[in-house]
Amino acid sequence: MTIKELANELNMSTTTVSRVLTGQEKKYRISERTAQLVRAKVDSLGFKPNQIARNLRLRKTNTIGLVIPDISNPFFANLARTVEEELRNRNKMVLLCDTKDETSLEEESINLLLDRKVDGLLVAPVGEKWEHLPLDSSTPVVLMDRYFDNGALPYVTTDNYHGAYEATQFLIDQGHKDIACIQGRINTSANQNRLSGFKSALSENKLDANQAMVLGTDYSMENGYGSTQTLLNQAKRPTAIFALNNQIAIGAMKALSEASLHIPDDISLIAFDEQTYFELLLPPLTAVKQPMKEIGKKAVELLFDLLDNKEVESHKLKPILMNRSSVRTLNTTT
Amino acid sequence: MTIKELANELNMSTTTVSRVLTGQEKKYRISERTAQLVRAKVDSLGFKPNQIARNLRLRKTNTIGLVIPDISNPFFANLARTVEEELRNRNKMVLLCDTKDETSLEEESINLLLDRKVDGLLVAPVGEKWEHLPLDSSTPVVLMDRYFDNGALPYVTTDNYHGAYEATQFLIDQGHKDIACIQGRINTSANQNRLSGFKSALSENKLDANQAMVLGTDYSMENGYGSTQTLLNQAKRPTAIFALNNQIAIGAMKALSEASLHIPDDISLIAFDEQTYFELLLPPLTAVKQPMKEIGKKAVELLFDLLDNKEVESHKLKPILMNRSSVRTLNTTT
DNA sequence: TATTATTGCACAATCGATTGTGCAATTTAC
DNA sequence: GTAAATTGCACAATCGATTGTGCAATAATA
Repeated sequence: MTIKELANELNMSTTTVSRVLTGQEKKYRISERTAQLVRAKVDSLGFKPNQIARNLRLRKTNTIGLVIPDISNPFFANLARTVEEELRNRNKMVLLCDTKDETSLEEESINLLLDRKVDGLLVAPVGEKWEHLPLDSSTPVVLMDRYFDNGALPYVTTDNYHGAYEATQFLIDQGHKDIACIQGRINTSANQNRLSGFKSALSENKLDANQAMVLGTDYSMENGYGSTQTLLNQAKRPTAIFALNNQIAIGAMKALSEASLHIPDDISLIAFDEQTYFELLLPPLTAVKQPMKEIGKKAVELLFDLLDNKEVESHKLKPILMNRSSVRTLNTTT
Repeated sequence: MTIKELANELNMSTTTVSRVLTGQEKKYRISERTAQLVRAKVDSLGFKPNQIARNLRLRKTNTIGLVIPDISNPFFANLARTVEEELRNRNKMVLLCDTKDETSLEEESINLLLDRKVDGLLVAPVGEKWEHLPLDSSTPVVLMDRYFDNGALPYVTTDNYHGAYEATQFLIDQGHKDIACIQGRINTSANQNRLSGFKSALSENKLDANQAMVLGTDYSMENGYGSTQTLLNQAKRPTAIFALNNQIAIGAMKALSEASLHIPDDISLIAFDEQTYFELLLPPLTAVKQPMKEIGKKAVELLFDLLDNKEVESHKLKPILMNRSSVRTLNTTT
């Protein structure tokens, strides 16, 4: 059923039908009687205009591309959920791309989305390259979680520096001096900021940040697992481990558990990026909670501002340290 | 840049350009020299055909609608990941809809997706209604996780009956007789099948299935939490709880933990729908593991069979019981 | 050389909507 | 009663691709 067939049934022109359907009957002086006839027919026949045709004509798809490194990571799954909900409320749909944290897949995804003429992009980038992103504002982009320091693209992220700083300061306050850090993907803004928060806290407490044990390569459970094993094999074991995301933390726990080490008695653990079930772990895990919902909401808000040609500012949202039972207080008999 | 402009630059017709671009130069006898000229120009100008226009003309969008009750539930997040990957490999993109387990939102989502002329639908339905799904095979549909018994729509799901049966039998083998079951959304196939597996196992062991404690209303952590509290307030407490999904299990753990009850010493817990971190919980949780990847892969496979007008069969894939430490062996001094 | 077959490409319709403009018919003004 | 204003709607172009068909120019055949 097309608008043309509908118009034929009504003995009217497609113009008239279209104008009623798009609510422009007033503007184009369609009589109320005619409008009612159209609406009645539309209802009785259950007519729905072809969105593809509209998209072509209107040069607008009401579709937003959502690009995410790993939808199975609960942080991004929650982000996706908020974003989907916010966009739905604004009559947009979501084309989802999972990049597996691979720059090449991200590049491919962005290109596919642009070919499909999405109205805008919400990207949690891998973080290594930005040249493939539309910088000319032909298609608005808002970055989430990770960003680029070139100032070209607006972003919404957790204040990773302060989150990591606070977590580290907390460890130090509990008497820890030998703190290892298992990082995620190096060269991503989130990781760098967390790392630099970690190091700043050390330095400001007269601990040598350059000597600090930092290892790890990506945001995976495997990395947390392997890096922890490496740490345990070292001559001098740290008294605490700071895991820079939820999956690393889980991997670390697994390695510690397999080595029959108890948290926090034998070693303390603190995580960036908290999850609901953390409080149910053995032991309940102390973690830095990111404001996931707020990130999603704000990112959508910024994207719509861009679509309205407004100026936007990037945001770093404050995280909260959820203090539970995975950090031991050491006797500071120094 | 449109195909027309490109054709003008080349002093050719759009026809010729289009035929080269779609690889039909042989079929329509475009000379190799011309084809090369076109390809060179396409490369130098970075021309990309407008997908919307193609979609309209070809009556095909290369887009699949993915409808899911809750993307923040790791079960569905993993499913979504597999589906996205499989579809990407087949040159399809994913329009994602999260229905929050609400039939009305599901209905709305399906309609929106159909309006957008998706080539097919992969739906993990809420499970209460199916009238809003395209049953006439105008748009192929494959259901995941939950299904309808009307035989109209193919599905891929875990063999929920047997999974629940095995889990229950395991509890009984460990000496449990008073087993409570916290269910998810009533009237969904997954829930009903799990419940009936539970009851069958009871009956076949001469335990009264009708007397069995069954409570709960949806697949949420809150339900697990609340239902467990209800159970604990009863005169006769069960010796074991069977939680019918991962979130219910987590909620149950939380309630037990708050009541200072130890698993499995004070009460045993077993879950349907295992997650990676379950082995790290206090205690490591015994659970029925669903073959998530296989479900996603098979569902995509079936959808493509349908798109190729092939006959398809529904599948119930076997789950595995992951035996860990949350079930106590009781002294069966009967 | 005349005739037929093949090669190489372009015309114009089509997919299904939206919209600037034009033109009767009706109403209002004088 | 006539001119001007308003009302009500339709024509045809457009968005950017794809494709059945037709028609020269060239090559092959007799």
